[in-house]
Amino acid sequence: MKRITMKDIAAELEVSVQSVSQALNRTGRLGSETRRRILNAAERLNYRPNILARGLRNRRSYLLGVVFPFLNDSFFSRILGGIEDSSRRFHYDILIGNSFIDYSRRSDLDSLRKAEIDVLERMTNRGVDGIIGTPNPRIPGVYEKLAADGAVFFQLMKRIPGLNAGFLGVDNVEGGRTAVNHLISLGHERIGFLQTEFSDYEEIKDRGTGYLKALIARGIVLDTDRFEDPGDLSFHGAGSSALRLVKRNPDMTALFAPTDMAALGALQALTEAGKRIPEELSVIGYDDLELAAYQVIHPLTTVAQPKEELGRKAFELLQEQIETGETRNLLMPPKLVVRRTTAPAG
Amino acid sequence: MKRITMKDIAAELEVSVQSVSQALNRTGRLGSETRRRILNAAERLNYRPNILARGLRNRRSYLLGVVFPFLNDSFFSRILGGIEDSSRRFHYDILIGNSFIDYSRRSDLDSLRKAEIDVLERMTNRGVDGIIGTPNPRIPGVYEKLAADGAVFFQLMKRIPGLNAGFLGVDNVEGGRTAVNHLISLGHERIGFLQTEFSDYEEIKDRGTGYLKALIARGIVLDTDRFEDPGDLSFHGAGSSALRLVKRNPDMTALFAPTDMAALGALQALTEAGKRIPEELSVIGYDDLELAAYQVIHPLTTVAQPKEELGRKAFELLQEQIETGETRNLLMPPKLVVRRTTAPAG
DNA sequence: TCCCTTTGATTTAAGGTTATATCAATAACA
DNA sequence: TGTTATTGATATAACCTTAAATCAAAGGGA
Repeated sequence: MKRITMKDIAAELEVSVQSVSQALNRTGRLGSETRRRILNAAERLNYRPNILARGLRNRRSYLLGVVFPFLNDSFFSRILGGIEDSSRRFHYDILIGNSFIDYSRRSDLDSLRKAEIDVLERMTNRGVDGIIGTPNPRIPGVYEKLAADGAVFFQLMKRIPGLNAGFLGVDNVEGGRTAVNHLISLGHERIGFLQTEFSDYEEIKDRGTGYLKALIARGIVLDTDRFEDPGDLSFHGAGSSALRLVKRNPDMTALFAPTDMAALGALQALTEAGKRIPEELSVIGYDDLELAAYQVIHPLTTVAQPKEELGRKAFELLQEQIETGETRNLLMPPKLVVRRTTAPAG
Repeated sequence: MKRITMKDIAAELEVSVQSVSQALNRTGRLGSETRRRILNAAERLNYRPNILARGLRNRRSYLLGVVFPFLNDSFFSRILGGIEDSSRRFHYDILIGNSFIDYSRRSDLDSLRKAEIDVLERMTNRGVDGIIGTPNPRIPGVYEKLAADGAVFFQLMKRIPGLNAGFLGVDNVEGGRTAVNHLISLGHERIGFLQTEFSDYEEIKDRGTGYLKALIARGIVLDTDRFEDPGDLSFHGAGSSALRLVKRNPDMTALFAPTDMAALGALQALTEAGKRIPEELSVIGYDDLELAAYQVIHPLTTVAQPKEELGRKAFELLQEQIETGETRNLLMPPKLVVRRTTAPAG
């Protein structure tokens, strides 16, 4: 029950293999009668092209690599869904891999670098035309040599400074601004912010910048040092941070958590401590995970990142980069999603 | 900056390409000195094997296809993470695709069938050694011909009756029993169940069977028809169902929702209606999604499916099937996760 | 010395596809 | 009628790797 190849069709009809190829690809010049016979036979014998062989010959695989820090993460899996959605239309297939970026910064860089290089190598060895990935900025010098391996690289969400590769992300400064503007428009002025303790966590830093800018733009004078608490932003870490913050600032009426997970942690700790949300304290998150939408009691107001859209767009830009060699940088706008954890200031 | 091939190494050292192959693969018999020189040169020139070519020649691609109904789903993405985890160790790469199973049964079967066949064909055209997938039982005759295309198929979570392919799932009857036993052990007797309205939704039916069996085993006599409500099990659908159920059975003290999403919907509708959870009513879900764990007020008691574990095991079984041709069927046990939505019966 | 075995390497062929060159036959032109 | 295009098809070679066959030289035994 072996697979039918062009050779089989050629033998069946007593024509050359080349004629079969021409008929199937509509290249060259072949008599319409011959073409018809070949196409018929291909159909009848259930011929399927061998994409391996085609890729080998054409030096073009129509294969894409997608490398994310985690695969089992609802955020990245939504993006992946978007990439798959577009790539399918253009007959690209997707090879996946994960690079284990460790946000907690606990694991050693050498093994992370090795893992990351390994994924990329496996992909280039398969002849991918391009790779979409979220690189780890703490490990430079990994993606630079991808070009030498014949693959085009496109950075999604995170970027390596100076790397000659397109980039698509979300405007985090704008997102921070959006979140805080929403709070301000509800009458809040004393707004806390859950800062990251890690200096290289660019996204969070940017959201913090947006927070500051929004306050300044509305002429709100705040001792922001006092209203920012640097913590680890995990569910539990954020809970402790939030508690510290309200204790330190009893007059605080709103809190901006730069990730939904942090917002949920804060929510948990705060309600446990007796705070009524949103009556006594408004909370806004960032990401718009399912977790935010499907909170039973506290559907979370948050800033959404257009996940599927990011995936689709990333594919487009990568494809453009493959075809033309031109790299583009793009930021998509975040979007406010108002649910039930924010309310007018009392 | 073209990629280095064996030919380049051979030319560099003035040996035959075959010798290079032998040195790299440790096959044949090659002088240790020659081997050393070749290995050195390969290292120095940064040689990387072309897996396309190797696959073409060996008729073994070390490529796996993974086909899920959705990619952007936290449940399946966790399983995918598990598959990736094992497959990496054995030097398999993963091609992904989604088959768009529509649980709401609204879309027409013909286009679903076409989509499903299309994914599988793209994968077999790439020469995958095997495919792990969650087939759509409503579309028979799709996976049967995979074997003819040279790929081994392994069914995960859902199975097509009579298909000669291995299967790995979770014991849903046991899971239903586990959930209900937990409630019974807390003293509950009048326990409701959110039944599915779709007759072919096997998993849910099985969980319902477990529910029944657990009741019977403990000698609890219940007019189960009255305590089951067939609905659509979406967040909102489940909410309505739950409301109907408590209205119909005012003495009901516990509710088993066969998915976390349904449990959350029920929770939402019930608390909105003024029910205190778990004091007045215990609720237990199924799946152990992140959504269950990270509920701020109501971390959900639920029955966990070992997602990463399922992925890892599925890979193992598929690999076994590829190597030996033997198919195996396995059910993994579910696990109770007690959180805060269940409490002793008042 | 002659034959046989072992060792170390090379040659051939194949996997499936396609770009390029080539060839034969027919049609077009003067 | 002889020359040149045009049309329809085939032959060749290449993409990169590897299994199997082959070959040459050296070593071993009589």
